[in-house]
Amino acid sequence: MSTPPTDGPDWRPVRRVRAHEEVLARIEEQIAAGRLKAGDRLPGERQLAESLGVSRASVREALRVLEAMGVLVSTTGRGPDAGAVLVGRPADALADILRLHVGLAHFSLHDIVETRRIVETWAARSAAEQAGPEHLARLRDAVSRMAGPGLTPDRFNQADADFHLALAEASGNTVVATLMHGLRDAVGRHAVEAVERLGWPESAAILRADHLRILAAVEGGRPDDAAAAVRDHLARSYPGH
Amino acid sequence: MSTPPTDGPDWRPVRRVRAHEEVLARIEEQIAAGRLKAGDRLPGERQLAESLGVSRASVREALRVLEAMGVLVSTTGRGPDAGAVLVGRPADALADILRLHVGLAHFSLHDIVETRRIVETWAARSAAEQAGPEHLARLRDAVSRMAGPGLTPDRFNQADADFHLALAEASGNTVVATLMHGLRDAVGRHAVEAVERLGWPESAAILRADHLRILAAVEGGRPDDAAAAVRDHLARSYPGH
DNA sequence: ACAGGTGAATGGTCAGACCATACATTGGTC
DNA sequence: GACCAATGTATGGTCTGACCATTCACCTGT
Repeated sequence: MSTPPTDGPDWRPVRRVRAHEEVLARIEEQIAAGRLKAGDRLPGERQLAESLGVSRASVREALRVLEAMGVLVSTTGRGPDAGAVLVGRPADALADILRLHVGLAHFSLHDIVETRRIVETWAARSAAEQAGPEHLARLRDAVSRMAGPGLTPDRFNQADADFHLALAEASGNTVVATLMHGLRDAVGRHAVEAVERLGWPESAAILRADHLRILAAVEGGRPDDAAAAVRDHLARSYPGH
Repeated sequence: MSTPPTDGPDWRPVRRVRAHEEVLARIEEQIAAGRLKAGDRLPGERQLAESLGVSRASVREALRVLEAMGVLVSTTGRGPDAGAVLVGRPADALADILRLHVGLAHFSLHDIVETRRIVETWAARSAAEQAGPEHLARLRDAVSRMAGPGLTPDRFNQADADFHLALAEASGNTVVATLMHGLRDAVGRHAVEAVERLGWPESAAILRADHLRILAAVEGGRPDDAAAAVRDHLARSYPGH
């Protein structure tokens, strides 16, 4: 942490630290030290500002950052549940980052889809090895909602999202599940395009068959088949990627 | 987008939209429409506030969020380069999210390491198939810096980070490279622990041999060997995970 | 042509006020 | 005593206006 010894003066430019960054650092300290955990409430904005010696505006900027990262949620009003409460909801934050950088052309759709293939084939493999009954039930439910009367492209897309999310969670790895969620959300609108490209409602039957194949492999405990089924499904959903 | 027809009144609770969220939405609109891209400057905070009909404080909260997501950087002063400029730097943002949620115990170290193994074995495989001369040079340079006089645990750790980042970038997938970067940063301090656990300076020789093996497989264009070498290396670096 | 001074535009910060929300408290009514 | 309405209060949400620090553009005098 200290400046290394040198021959002469070492005029490193003073790294300007803004007030809200200090606030962020203090809060992260508390989290890293275990003094703040999910479910805990932060002091009120006014009290926090006074305690840290900064203005309420600076505190609020820090809280907005934490909120954007899925670390806290703020609610108005009074009572034990009001105020800023720490949570663990990184999925939306991840999706936001991916989506924004796709928009800025820093991430290509190709790379997003490829990453999803890497992560999701592993998830399918892991799910086939260890999925529990409740995960299998969720997968079956999602597939069942991909057919029947009253099916619309929107409902189909929702069922598809639920299926892939359930598959990721069945892998038993929270980080993988969160990444999967974010990766799919970031290209969410393209999933609708895939359905339209294949034609409605024929596409529903085709894609549902894909999901049935994945489900069967997971239920049967066949990791290689599950991985292959996911790979084929993604290739069909995003041709050219 | 419109409310679906129902039998009676559908009193959906009004989703309160805060001012800074509106600002975020407007800016993302411009990005998604291609009217804003990396390198472009945003209007000044005061002008933006007036244009959108909100206060400067609300604009600033939105800008802090975008900054936390690696989408823009703000600089003071005057001139063409001053103000808020759009960039594409998602790596730090990703690392921040992962680190914070590890601290909140929502992500386990085990899952982080496992995810890194999934992504990095793929990266090694891909790098072995298509790494260019400049990527190979970076890998060789990083390995060379893992030996020699004046080597400290800190310098070794830096060379290790450079090696893994170069490997990820050699895979040709920007999303994978960014994820790798974030995953490694999130568990950065644990990398130092690994070196200390194995004992210094013996650990440097052991881990350098791992990197040499990865490098040789990549240079030789042997994807399976490269993947296996990475898997073994991570198993040695994070035993028990 | 050059050097220096000055102004202006930018973000960074703060103080104070007011509003909206939702619970806590109080007091009255049955 | 139990219930319910009115009031109080702590919370976040927003705005206004001011001032500072930094950096460059411009002007001015040599």
